[in-house]
Parts: sequence; structure tokens; C-alpha cells
Amino acid sequence: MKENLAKLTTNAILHAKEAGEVPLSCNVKPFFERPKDKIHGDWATNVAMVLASQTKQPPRKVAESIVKHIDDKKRFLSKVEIAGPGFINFYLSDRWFRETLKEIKLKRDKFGHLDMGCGEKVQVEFVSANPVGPMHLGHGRWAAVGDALANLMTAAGYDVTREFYVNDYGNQMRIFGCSVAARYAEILGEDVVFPEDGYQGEYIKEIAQEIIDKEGGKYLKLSEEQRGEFFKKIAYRQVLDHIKKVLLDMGVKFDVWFSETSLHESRAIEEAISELREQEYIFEKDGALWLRTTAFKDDKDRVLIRENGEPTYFAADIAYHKNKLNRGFDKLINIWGADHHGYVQRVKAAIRALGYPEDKLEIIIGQLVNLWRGGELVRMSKRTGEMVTLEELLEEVGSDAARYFFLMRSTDTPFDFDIELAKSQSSDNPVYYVQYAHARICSIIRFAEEKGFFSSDTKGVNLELLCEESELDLIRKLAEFEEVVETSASKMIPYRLTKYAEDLASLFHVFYTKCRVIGDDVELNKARLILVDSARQVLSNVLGLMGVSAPEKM
RNA sequence: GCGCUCGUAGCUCAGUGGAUAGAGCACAGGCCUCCGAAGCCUGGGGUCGUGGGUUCAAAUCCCGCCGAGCGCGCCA
Repeated sequence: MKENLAKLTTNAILHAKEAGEVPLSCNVKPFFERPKDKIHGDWATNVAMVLASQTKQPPRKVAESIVKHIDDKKRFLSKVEIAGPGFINFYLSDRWFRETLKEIKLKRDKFGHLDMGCGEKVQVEFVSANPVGPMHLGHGRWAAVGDALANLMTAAGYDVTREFYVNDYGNQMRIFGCSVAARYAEILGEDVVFPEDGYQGEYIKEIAQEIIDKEGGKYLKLSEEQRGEFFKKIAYRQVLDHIKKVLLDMGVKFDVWFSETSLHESRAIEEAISELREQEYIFEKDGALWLRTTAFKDDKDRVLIRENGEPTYFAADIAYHKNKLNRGFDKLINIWGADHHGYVQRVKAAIRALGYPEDKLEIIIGQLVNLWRGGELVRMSKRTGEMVTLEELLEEVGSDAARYFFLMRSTDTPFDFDIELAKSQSSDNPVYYVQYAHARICSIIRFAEEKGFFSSDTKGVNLELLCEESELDLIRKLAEFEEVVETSASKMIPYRLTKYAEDLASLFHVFYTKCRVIGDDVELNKARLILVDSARQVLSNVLGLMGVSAPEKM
């Protein structure tokens, strides 16, 4: 629609120039926006105000010249007005809006899908929790945001891959193995000193206990070093399986689980470094090998190979990103917690040092999550292992509420998760509000089916009968859905979906209060059933993008 | 100290160059003989942290200051 209006306006400006009302030298690309208030029409443009400075004429006069030359051959406008300081407001005809109902019927769960991505390959890497312990609430947020973003990009026409990077290498893993080994020996009555920097959480003991339950105390015979190495392997397996299970409980499925260790084993790191050597951004200092990331806006240069010959995490990450790019992705999207934002410049620098444009990689930084219960902040500490895990949260509030809540806010703000609110089955709780609208419509449709009224076919239905304000408001909102998908996908802000879902649910409820769907007028019943079923379809589609269920009863 | 993110109604947040700055919650009052009241309607409530600048137009862009969160390893 925006394109249609732009074409109309551009032509009008052209004709105004020919008529000598606007100087030929003027040049402008019309920009359209949706006015906040519907009394200002469905679309508005500011071209007249932009042109005013070029033409040295008052903006309203320029607007008049343009409006005069608008030639709406296809007649999708009902009215064009000049308002305020020089806005041109466009009012679309009701007839045009009613066409969307037919479109929704036709496209069904594909309504809202676009081809803006043109099949480009996009990878979304998210969660990537270290497999050394349970996932925290922040991981839940990245999971909800990443999965919804992946759904959105798919709907927008991209070819999307969901990927989880498994940090199964390095010091952290070693400490993890030692921690489990120590607890294992401790439970079996050995006198052990728990590693000073070891993982304190209760779950370490649980893992150790599980191993004892299954295989007894036979590993006590191993040396301490062997034990740590051995326990690292089996305990890591357990944790990773657990992570997969919890994510699956949330409905999040990854296409690729990429192991950091595989980069070390395949010599991918050496290859990446030797490629960087050719670019002259590599230098040696203090016995270590460095990458000059300061050449690309980083604070300081970074070590790739330590003095002891071991590659750093950063070196592995460079190899990982090089691997991603070699796999042919047109765009990489990483979702990271705010505690990693200091790492952004470094990785972007590496992308450029490898010879790729910086915008190949988009990094979304998500702020962390605080848990509130009954008006009180739940304190958590990683060090002592005292925390509420994602698994516990899912058990308590359910996947739908958790996902919806995690999506509700912009990732730029820290999120206060109110666990009582998420659990409450009342209108305070937005997820119920939206789901209720869907269930309510399903109930109406069941009722209509019993009466023999319902037909999903628009043929023979007179949609012109839909002319109440609340009906037209609802239709307008339905027609907005594709645009919501477009902006949320292009700006990569899935939280927009929650607001749209709430607006749509609200407009349905208003309609429902004002208009009776199943009444005495059979023709009107049919038309309203089409409207209501379209609303159900779009609610279902938007909830689907968010990964939240659309219940028929609740 | 430096960097990133943020500061909008009592609370939680939308609004990222346009018109009178919005929503939910909370608070006060109203609406079910009829398709789901988990709903709807009405009302009060604001120095957009602060001081400058750019612009026809600034909550939005730029600079300073104040305040909050996070980061600043040859950890991952």
C-alpha cells in the first residue's frame, strides 16, 4: 500500500511541476507514516513540508498543488486531506480494507508472510549457554527472543538456520570436571579439598550422585587428574542433554549444535590465523600472538595465541565466525547477554580483518533478567550457585507465559520478570488476554457451527454489511499485520509482536461487546463470522510467530 | 577513568525527526434475561533526568552534566 501511495504522490508532484506550480529542480522521495490518531487518516506524508524549504512556498500551499494532481485511478482512496502544518492525509476506502478479509481466507497461516528476504540465508545464533550448569533466566530471554526472531525472519522470506554454539573447551570445562570429581569423592566418603575456583551449585552434587547411582564408586581408582578429565566428559554430556531438554520444553529447536572443541580438533583455528597473517594485522609481543583490533575501533589489541601456545577463546571465535561465513550465510545474527557487550567490537574487528564487511554480522545485546516474586526481588548469585533456573521458571509459569513475558520488552532494557503476574489467570496478565480473545472466537465459531451458520467461504457473503466503526477498526488492524511483520523483521525487534497482538485482541473484544455475531439477520451473521474467523486466524499467526500457543478453549 | 545500554504517568513500559506524548497495572465509578465478564465503558494523572545546540518541526539527532545497569583478562 505504501508503494501505491508513493507512486500516486510522485506522479502528482511530477504533474505539479509540469503545471509550473512546483519548481522543476525540486527533488524528494515521499515518506509515508501511519498517523498515531486515526482521525488523521490511514497514511500521511510530509513531502509538502520537505518541499516547502526548496520551493520557498508555504507548506500548505505546496500540499494543495500536490493534492490537486493526485489521480487515484484505482480508487482505493476515500479522501485526501491537508492538515496541520502541511501533512497530506490519505484515507483508504472501506472497500479496499474489506479485501483483506478475502486475502486472509486465501492465505490462512501464511497471511503475514512476505518475500522481502528473497530467500537470503540468515543464521541466528542464540542461547549458547556454557554446558557447565543449568540455564538461568537470561538464557530463557535469549531463547524466546532468538526463536521468535527466527520465526519472523522465516515469515519475512529468509532462509533461517538456528544455531547453538557449545563452549565445550577450555579452562571452564576443566574446572567443571574437577568440581564434579571432587563431589563424587566427597559423597563416597573421601577426604577431599574442593577446588577453590570450583562450581559451588547443588547441581554439581546431583550430577555426582547420579553417576554413583548408575556406576558406583569404581572411578575412585583413577588418579585425580584422570578423574577430572573423565568426569568432564560424562558430566558435560548430562548437562548438554539437560539444556536441550529444557529448550525443547520451551518449544525451541536448534538446527545446528556447533562444538567449540571441533574447531580445535579440525585445525580451523590455525587456518583462520594463517589467513589473518596475510592481512598484516597480526603481531608478536611478550611471547604471545596478537591481533591488532585497534585498527577497527576496539579499545585494545587482543591476544590470539597465549604465551604457553594455547589459542584464546577469541581465536576460536574468529575461526567459528569464519566457518559461519564459509557456510554461505548472507547475514549472521548473534544474540548475546549484556555481560558480553564488551566483546562486540573485537569480533566485528575480526570480521573486517578477515575481509568481510562489518554489517555481515549483527549483534543483538540483550539486557539481563531480574526475578520478582510478590513485590520482592529474588537475589541470585552465580558464585554461590544460588539461583532460580530457567527449568524451575518453566515449571512454575509454563512455556506460554514465560515466552510471552520474555518477548514483551525491548532487549535494550533489563527485564523484571514478575512471577506472580505471569502465573495469574486474570486480565492483568497479557498472555491470557490475547489467548482469551482467540479462545473466545473459537467458542463463537463452535456456537455458529451448532446453529449451522458457519462457513469459511467468503463466496456469497456480503462483506459490505460490515460498516460499524468497531468492525472497520478491527479490519484495519488485521490489514496492518503484514506491515508489522515487515518492520519487526527488518528492525529485528520481535517484541513489537506482543503489542500488535494486544491491540488486535483489544479491538476484537471491543467489537464483541458492541456487535452481536450470531443474531437474527442471517446475512449479517455470515459477514461477521468471516470477520471473526479472520481475526482468529491472525491472532493464531501472530502467536505462532511468538512461539505461544493459541488455545481453542481455556 | 574509558566504553556500551538506559533515564517518559504512582508502578512496568511503548513511542527512535512530525500533528493534542500513548498502553497496561494501580486508584474511583458504571455495564451480564442474549454468542466465553479471563471482557467492555467512563474519569483523574506528565517540566519526556538536566543544560545547551541542529531543524520549518526534537522524547527522538549532536555536545556537556547528573543518575542507574553492564563491561573493561594471555577466563570462557
